[in-house]
Amino acid sequence: MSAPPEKIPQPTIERLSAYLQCVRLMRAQESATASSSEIARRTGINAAQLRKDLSYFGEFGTPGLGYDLRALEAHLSRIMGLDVERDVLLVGAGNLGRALSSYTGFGRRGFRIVAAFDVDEAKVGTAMGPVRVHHLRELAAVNAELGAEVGVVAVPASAAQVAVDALTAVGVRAILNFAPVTLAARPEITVRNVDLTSQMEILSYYLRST
Amino acid sequence: MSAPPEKIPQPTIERLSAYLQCVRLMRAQESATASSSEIARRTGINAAQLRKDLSYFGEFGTPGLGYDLRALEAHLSRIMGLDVERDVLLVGAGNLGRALSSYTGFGRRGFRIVAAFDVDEAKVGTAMGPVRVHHLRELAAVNAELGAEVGVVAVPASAAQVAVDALTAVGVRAILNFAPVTLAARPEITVRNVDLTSQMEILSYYLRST
DNA sequence: GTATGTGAATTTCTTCACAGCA
DNA sequence: TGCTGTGAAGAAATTCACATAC
Repeated sequence: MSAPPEKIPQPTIERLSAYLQCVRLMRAQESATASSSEIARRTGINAAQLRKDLSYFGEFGTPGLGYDLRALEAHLSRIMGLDVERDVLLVGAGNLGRALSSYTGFGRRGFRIVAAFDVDEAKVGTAMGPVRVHHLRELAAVNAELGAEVGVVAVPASAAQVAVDALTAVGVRAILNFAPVTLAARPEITVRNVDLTSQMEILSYYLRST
Repeated sequence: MSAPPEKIPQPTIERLSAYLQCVRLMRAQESATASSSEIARRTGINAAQLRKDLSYFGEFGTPGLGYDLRALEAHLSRIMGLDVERDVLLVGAGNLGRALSSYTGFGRRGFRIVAAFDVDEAKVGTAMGPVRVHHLRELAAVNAELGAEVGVVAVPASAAQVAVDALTAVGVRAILNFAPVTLAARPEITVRNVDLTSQMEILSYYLRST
């Protein structure tokens, strides 16, 4: 019931997050219920796709009526593992790291940045959002206490692999990487890349021929 | 020769950027040549996939030898439209906007932030990275001069649709959106979403069952 | 021998279309 | 009637495997 019964397509997982966002918004707008086609319209995802995606995890709708948004939000949250608070280690105290540490969106979804690290002695000891910056060499000691399993890498490309190795060595199992490099990690580690340059290049492709 | 001859799978476009990144790195490490399997190893993408992706655009390799990295970089750059400098309009002068405006990665790939906008009067007139912050209502006037076609949206979710509408109204054709909402835009507008919360939620899914 | 480029096979994902339920 | 859940069909993407070229 908590582990998915069959194999879930990876694109499905990525869409679940979009559905959840939509459901939260509709709830905030005082809707109690919605059909798959209403959610489809708002997310830009096909209605049959939505129903199939949900069907991998259970039957959450009522034929003739649609989905109860409160229940659907709860189901999606549980499916995504968002019913647990997650502690997050942030590596990199540059501009991006600072922006991330004061980004309230994470906290609102149960991700709490509990410590920050950098190798630049000038940054060590300074405050960053709600946390203090440690030297990266203290990572093991700090996380021995915290036991965080999520890491964010916001360092230059040349330092990213070191950061990943350090994080995985202290038990981190999921990493959000902002550095523009392909990282090596053991297969049981989940790494997601948020590469701004790459995104811009993809936009550029679609502007071609002008 | 510049327009793709047949229909290119969207995943191919996204991978081209990864190949390009890898090629640049190998070139910086003094390699002159590489086989598809070497690039595959480094990017984590299957070698046959790489060859097929490239084959949509031409024949860039030499059987028995591999790819000349200098030539491959040039081809990939041209394919992605990176042989042209692109002016970028940034909407949102909060923490993230500030981090983006001082991010050097964009400039190095030919994306130049040429103006920034916000609706907060307290921010208007301040400096942000290399540019000054204008009020969003000046967008049309400013871009009449600049003619930028790329926009970055770094505003709260509630303001993002307004920002997108304003950008598209002044001729922007490609948008990088950091706000956690699904945006409506005409189909000829390319929108790419970089939703940090969503990325975290997806990581969370893979941490489930622990 | 080595490595490319590619048609064919395979796998994966999406969409259709409808039976069944409220 | 209206809408879900889903097997079947269809489309898309990936991988194989090999003829071809250096």
